[in-house]
Amino acid sequence: MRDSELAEIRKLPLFCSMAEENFHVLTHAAYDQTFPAQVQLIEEGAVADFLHVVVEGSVELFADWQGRETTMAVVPPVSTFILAASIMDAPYLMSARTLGRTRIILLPSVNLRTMFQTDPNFAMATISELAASYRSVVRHTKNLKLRTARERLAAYLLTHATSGRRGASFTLPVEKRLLASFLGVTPESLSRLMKSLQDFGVNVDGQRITITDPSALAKIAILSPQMDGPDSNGVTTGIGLPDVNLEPKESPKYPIKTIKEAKLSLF
Amino acid sequence: MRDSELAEIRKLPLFCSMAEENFHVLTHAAYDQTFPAQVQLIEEGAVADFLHVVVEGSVELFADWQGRETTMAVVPPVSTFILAASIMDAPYLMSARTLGRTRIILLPSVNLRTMFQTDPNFAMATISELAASYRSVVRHTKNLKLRTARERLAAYLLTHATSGRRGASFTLPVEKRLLASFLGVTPESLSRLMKSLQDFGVNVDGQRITITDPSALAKIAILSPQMDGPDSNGVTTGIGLPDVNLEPKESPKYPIKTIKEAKLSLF
DNA sequence: TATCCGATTTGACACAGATCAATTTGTGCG
DNA sequence: CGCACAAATTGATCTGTGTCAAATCGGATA
Repeated sequence: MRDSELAEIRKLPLFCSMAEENFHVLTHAAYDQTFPAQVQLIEEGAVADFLHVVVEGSVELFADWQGRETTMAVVPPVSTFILAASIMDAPYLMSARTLGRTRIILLPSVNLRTMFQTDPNFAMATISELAASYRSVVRHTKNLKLRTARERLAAYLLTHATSGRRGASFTLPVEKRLLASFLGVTPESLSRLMKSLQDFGVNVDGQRITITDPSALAKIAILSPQMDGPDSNGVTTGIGLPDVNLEPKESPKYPIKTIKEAKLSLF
Repeated sequence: MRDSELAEIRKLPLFCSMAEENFHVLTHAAYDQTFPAQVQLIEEGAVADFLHVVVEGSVELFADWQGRETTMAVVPPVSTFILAASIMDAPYLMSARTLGRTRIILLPSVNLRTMFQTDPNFAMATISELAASYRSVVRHTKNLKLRTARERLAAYLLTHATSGRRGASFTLPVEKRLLASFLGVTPESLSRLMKSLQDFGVNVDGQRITITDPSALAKIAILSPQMDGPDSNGVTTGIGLPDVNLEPKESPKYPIKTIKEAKLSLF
């Protein structure tokens, strides 16, 4: 394993506060593997022998039942996934597959569990991570139960458009079919919903989304800190999709109201 | 606070492994309050100053947005709720109200957080509790995304009918409107769904449910350990409803196939 | 550059569940 | 014992979203 990667992992909230020596113990027993695209890393139901860390590429967490399948999250680098299963030495609740060429560090679960006893800081970091993950899923569940599909899409676009500091144009971090599945709709529906939001200040050009009128969108997707986050602390490991790529166009095609203005009225 | 209650709380997975002295520290600063029915204990968005423990009665956790409301869980005695928010000193993501006369113990969050540093066993118990809670919500989310309303109801009935040791008759642990909301449907829909399951070996008489043909029901709601649990460990604090009251009738009105037989083919 | 294959879009249609309104049932309380 | 009110049911109707099928679009490869 390269030092540069170790350094990246070390910076994660889960590991940054633990003793250097303990970090070495943990990573010494680790495996480093690179996979091509569309490789299934984890089969739901299998026992969680490893905590996974994505260092390059990204991983889709999904679940299936009776031939149906749904995307639960997309994990970007550098972050961990399936922490809860590793800790409990329990079967995975979700399957995982690579999206594109992906590099994964595997930390044996058994080392993890002994480390709680050894390093109080690590235990504390784990608690924070799990609490944040839990809250993230609760938010997602509220989203699914309280909002219609269109409202979920509007909320998604609005939160991500405003997650960066300025600029109303960004590219979706994942394919639309994944976004659709994450939001709990079919790709066909997502396509139609996108179109229906054009009347509310959303311009779609392939993967590129431009929010021309955030305040119009905010009327559909009234954001709430309890549903749309973020949590004060910066843990990102919960259920969700990677942050969008904020790339304000040099010369915007469409009239753009300031995001700042819209942001003020969001919550 | 009465000793008998303290003893009950002490038995909870979260507290049973910590040092006696530390448990005293934690509970010494605690408040003990009794509320009538339908009192809102927690307003979503408020800061989580206390960890709550239900010792008598029960509490509904719910969320609302734009005039819509949904039941997230019903917490039976004796168990804790909103652990994650307390730990993170973050705003509650869910509101809470009493169902019937309810007695609550309030443990100051700040004591909780210092206790992690002091008592490694308590830190470890917290980790387990959070991991289990996380997995519980993930299951619920899968349930919502992968199953239709009818399948969710069938799965619910089947899981709870078989959670006890034998007997296919039980009373619902909560009002039907709460069950409906938890399952993500309107009360009207739940009523119709119940009726539609009569053709599949479900008999409804008010709060009393009798499963006359588990195998027929199992064809609709194919259970999966990754969605319907339970987790190997016995933590129950996650998102869900209280266990049903299993009360086999003395002389069953309806022909009942053995549950044992059905159980074998469930997973 | 031409080709191929999956992602996306579009259209027609079906259906699960919601909504609204009206009873009926059940239940706690005076 | 019976009133009062909420829970539950039933019916009629509406609508959001899924399904199926058929184009397009777009990006990777030869």
